[in-house]
Amino acid sequence: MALSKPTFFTHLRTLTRSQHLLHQAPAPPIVTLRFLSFASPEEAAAERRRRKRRLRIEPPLSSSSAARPQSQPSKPQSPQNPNAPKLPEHISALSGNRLNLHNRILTLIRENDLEEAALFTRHSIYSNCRPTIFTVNAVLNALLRQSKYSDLLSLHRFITQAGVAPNIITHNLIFQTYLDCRKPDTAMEHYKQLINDAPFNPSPTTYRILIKGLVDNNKLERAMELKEEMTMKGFVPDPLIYLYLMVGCVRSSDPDGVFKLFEELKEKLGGTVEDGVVYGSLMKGYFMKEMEEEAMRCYEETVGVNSVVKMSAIAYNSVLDALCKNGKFGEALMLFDRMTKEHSPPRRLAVDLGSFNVMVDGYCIEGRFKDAIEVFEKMGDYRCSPDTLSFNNLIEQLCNNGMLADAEELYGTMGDKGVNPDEFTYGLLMDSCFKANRPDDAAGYFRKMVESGLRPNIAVYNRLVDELVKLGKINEAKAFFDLMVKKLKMDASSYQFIMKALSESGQLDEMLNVVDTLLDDDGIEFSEELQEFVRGELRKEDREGDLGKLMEEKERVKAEAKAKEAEAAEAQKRSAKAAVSSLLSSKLFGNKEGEKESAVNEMQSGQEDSGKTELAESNP
DNA sequence: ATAGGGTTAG
Repeated sequence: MALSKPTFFTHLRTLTRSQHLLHQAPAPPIVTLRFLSFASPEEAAAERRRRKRRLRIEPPLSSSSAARPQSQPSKPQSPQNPNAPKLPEHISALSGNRLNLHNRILTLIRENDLEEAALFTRHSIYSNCRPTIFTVNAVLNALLRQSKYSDLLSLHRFITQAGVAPNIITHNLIFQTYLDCRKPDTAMEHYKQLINDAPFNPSPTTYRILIKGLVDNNKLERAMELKEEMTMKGFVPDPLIYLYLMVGCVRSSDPDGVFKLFEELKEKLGGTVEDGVVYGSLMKGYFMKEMEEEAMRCYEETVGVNSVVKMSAIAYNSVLDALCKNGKFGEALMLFDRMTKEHSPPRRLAVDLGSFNVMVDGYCIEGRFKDAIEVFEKMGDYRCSPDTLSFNNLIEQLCNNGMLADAEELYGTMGDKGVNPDEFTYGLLMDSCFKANRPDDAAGYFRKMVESGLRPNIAVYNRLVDELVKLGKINEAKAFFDLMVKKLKMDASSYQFIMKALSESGQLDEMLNVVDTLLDDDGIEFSEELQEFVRGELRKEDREGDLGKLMEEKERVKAEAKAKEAEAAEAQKRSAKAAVSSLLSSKLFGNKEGEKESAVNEMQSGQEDSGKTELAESNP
């Protein structure tokens, strides 16, 4: 195994941990031999005979169905089309070596070494132990959970090219990915393909993912259509589907839509909706229509003594939110109290992180910020712990209400609680410090953000530099420009802003220094407009010609570098050629040509490997 | 031993 396809391995990495694991896998010697030149011509011939025999025992689909009488149209396979999508493997394929592989990859995922898990999966495609679609799905899912979208799509492309047939779970993961990336149209194109081409049906989860994703991407109309479509296909939309759509209606201020959906759900369920998740949205619908009495009656029916409605923490939270946001804070407090009393983990979970977030907001709406902090700190008593978002939420409230000191104190406790501040946290504190006339602390928060490996967006950077320049701190602004110019995609206006500041403080040489950086930046074009601006600034000191000089010089340096590069490439080619010719004798470490040769041999003796060569070359 | 169950803050 370790010796197979060495040229491919060099594309990857040198020995990795998974390869090490691979060595422990019992590998039948025959398969190992397949990838090597055979020890003797006899052995090679024997292997060819074995393959032919296998083909005879398991004739390809086309010949077997052609031999069968035509009176069996019930067979859904369409062997006449070689491009017809393959059926995914059955779960029974997950056995023996392939199950071992599966478990090893699951272990890597559990250890959170996703890079290794993905690499191992790709790697195995070329081994004697192909990963099953179940293993691939596990890796795709792990990548999705960590928002590693490009890695996910790249692995998916890879297994598709390698001919690993996807199953419905694979498709669902891809839908989820595109929807999470705010690409609902791409997701829907994939859905269309699934409906048209796949040899299996969507699952109820397919519709949950698509409808939720469409709603979250502001495509409520399309989501509604999909609900109808799933009904036509015989799927039963459940409370979850209706919840997603009702939330969508609330967001787009469509109370009538909420009512209509609720009635429809009620009818489908025979008159009562026992699942509590939908009631918060229903109440919000009433509040939106100024039907306060109706809203509160609904509230009573949901949580009153005679209620048959089952409330989870999340269902409660949505009701709690409806109360807080609509002037019913007293009721909210009572409900929250009841929730905490009902809470007895692990048996009954009536509050969670979200309950506290909602209450924090509720107190803040009432202007009771100290109480907001207090309830936030109570979380621990109920085995809940705040995350970055809930910290940010409270920090934002405090910052916006003149309580910067409390916000900073709260920020200070994040570390102890093992919660990491993110870009939003630092941006908030930076802005608030500027507002409080503490520019140095503001700049300090920005710097801290960059130092902790976070990537501020250009807007935060612009606010920082803007404030610093306003305060006459041009040099500091320039220092941040230098710090960020390589890390951010600076746009023309950000360049122009710092140039203008430098020029206006009489630092034309520093300005030209920025122009120099701009000329090296491939991400931006030095537009005619921008050039005219620079010339204008230079003209103030009769240095208009300096720009031309700088640009000419740049051209010259670039041309020189290009020539050098070409020379280096030529030299590398020569040395590569030399290396290749010295290796040609050894088939073991064949060059590209060598690899192609052996791949061609393989394809002549068996069909199952087709597509491999293309893959090996087109992948990193 | 493959997805998936919901709410609320940017």
